[in-house]
Amino acid sequence: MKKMCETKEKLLQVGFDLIWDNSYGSVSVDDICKRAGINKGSFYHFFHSKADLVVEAYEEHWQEKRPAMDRIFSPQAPPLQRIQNFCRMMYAVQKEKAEEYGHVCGCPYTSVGSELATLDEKIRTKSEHLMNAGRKYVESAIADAIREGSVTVKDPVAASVTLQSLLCGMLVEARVQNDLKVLENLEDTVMNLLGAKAVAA
Amino acid sequence: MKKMCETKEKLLQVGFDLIWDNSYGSVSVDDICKRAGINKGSFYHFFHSKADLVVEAYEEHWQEKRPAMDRIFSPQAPPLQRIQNFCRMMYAVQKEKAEEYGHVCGCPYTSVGSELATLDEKIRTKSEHLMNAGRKYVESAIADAIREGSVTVKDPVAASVTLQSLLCGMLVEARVQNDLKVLENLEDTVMNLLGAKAVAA
DNA sequence: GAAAAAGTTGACTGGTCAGTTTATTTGTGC
DNA sequence: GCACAAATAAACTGACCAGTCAACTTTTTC
Repeated sequence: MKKMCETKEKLLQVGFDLIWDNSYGSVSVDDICKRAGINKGSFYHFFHSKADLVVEAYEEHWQEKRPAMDRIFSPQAPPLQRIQNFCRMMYAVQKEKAEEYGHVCGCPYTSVGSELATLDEKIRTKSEHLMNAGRKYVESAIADAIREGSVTVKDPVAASVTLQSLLCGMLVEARVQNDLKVLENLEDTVMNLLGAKAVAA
Repeated sequence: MKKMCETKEKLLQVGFDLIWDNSYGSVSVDDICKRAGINKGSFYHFFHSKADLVVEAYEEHWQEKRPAMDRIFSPQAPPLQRIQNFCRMMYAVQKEKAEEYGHVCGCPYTSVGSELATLDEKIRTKSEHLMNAGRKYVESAIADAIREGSVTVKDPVAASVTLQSLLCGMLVEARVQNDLKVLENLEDTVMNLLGAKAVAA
């Protein structure tokens, strides 16, 4: 017998990846179980439903990502550099996934969030919260940038909301066009939006 | 017997609306036929597949929208006013749909494009083209705005691409948050992005 | 007005879907 | 080493899926 919860972990990870690469509707519970090498009975031992797996998988994915976010957005670094590094990380993640799966995958929360926004309230809410959780980092970096005067933008909340929408939109466009080029001048676009005065390379 | 092609029109319209409100994966051919009051055999008389219906429905939807776009983006109007009216139209459409369906629906091309980008190349390509077709209007208005000096932005192509991503992202966010408030200061956000100097109300 | 074309019908297929069930195996606490 | 709960297995259910088919009706064409 496998170590306890190893099965659950596997299901969460396989489910997340499969749905990110494809879509919620096109990935069946059987697909997930098959790829994970686990029986369907076990799936329903750990999760009440397919939707529940997704909610848990998203929470898990975010928790795993948080340390990297904390590092990038550490107040130790100059605020614009935090944002710059965040952009670079985003691009690197997309590039890696695109090479792994053969498509540009975009933002996992956004894709499934948009697909199920009108169909599953639990998933909609989860997407909404996770998207907002990411925005907080950006908001704080912008606030610091405003205080040090390295940015012409005035309101950190408004600016982070707009930035969030822009990033989200660029990721969707990259997925639909299946082209990483869309994301190539992510940094410049973002710095432009903020009215950034100068960034160290 | 109904007038020729009335059946096809109905299927296109019902299919478009149902999928816009829900998702491609969650709407079955049976659902579409049932709602349209048409037999499944007729569906497959007019369309090779469910995916083909979507491609045709999108093209049709776009063709129907073009006259309104041509009017809004008529070179008759000052360039920034064109963009302003475009923003207002977008908001009005979202509001109307939200009241009709009880959810914020977002951009139909984007939602399905993102859902099927990695699964159906015909739909992916169609979404990509329609999204770009809309961008052309904005690009031309920005170019005019630059020439008359009412905007600080320099490159009309780059600016319209960014604007497109921003709008697309805001629509996705509005859908995921199921809240029209996200779109309430659409105009200001857009004008800010362009560095607009002044707009007549 | 007949023949051909276009449109319509509803039953049908074979496969897949999310989720269930029952029995068995394994780890844990004592 | 035993009792009990957690985990696993695999067959199963009934609904639903996209798509097919052959018979039928209406419209168009000549």
